[in-house]
Amino acid sequence: MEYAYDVYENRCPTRLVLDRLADKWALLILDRLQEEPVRFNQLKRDIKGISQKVLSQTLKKLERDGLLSRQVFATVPVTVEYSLTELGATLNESVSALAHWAEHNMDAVLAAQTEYDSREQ
Amino acid sequence: MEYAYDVYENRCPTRLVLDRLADKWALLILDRLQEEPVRFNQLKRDIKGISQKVLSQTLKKLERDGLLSRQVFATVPVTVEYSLTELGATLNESVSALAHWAEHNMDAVLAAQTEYDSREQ
DNA sequence: TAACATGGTTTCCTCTGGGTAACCGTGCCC
DNA sequence: GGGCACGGTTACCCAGAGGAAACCATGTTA
Repeated sequence: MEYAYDVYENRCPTRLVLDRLADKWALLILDRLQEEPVRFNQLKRDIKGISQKVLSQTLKKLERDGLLSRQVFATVPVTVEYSLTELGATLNESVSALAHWAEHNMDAVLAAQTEYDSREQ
Repeated sequence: MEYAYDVYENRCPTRLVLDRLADKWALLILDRLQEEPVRFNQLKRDIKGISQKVLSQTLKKLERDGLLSRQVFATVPVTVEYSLTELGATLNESVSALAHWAEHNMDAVLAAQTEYDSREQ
């Protein structure tokens, strides 16, 4: 089957989507939401090192792209829950694999780096 | 099984690897190399819009991490071929899925964006 | 002799991504 | 009244990513 879009093309709109997905913070957010809906400050605590501003921006963009949804509960203080949409869930396996690949292969990567650095001092 | 690394931790070395992988150009390069080894200028032609500098930098980093290897042939002019290592090939499925996801779901994304923008003018 | 191809490196410059930190509104408790 | 928690937004500022373009060596062809 042929698609109308080609991510290898410079001005293809899929490039914009790839740019959004190919982002450390976006991947970690999508990965974290796989298990369950998570609130803003919980995400901020779990994804260590992300700033409030970037978390907020990234969530907004992912929501706009239809990958996750935002639900507000009228508690006090207000509760906001983020969860994957069906569309977002189609990325689950790939996101997990990519996000956690380094955890499983860190030693091989470190060995490769050491070898590379020793080759060309 | 427990791993020594946790990508959710701020200073975990896996964060550096994730940062390398979570990059539009790196994903497109890794995707393109799945079929066959490819030469520098061929990559530059295929991945439309990438600059020579960024292609060169990204290839070097991916080689250093052990994801791809660089082979020089003493032709005239010199031929340089890039190919996936075994380590790099372990990412094949996830890289393809992520890189081409937008091609299969672009219409849903566009619809979500339109709906989002109409909600909060 | 000049142009072309490969596979880069280097310089320059711009622009924006992202960090820090302050601020906001609401409503609870003390 | 003051402080806190939640879920943000906004202003400010700076480093660094990345584009453009020039330069490099080699050797072949025209």
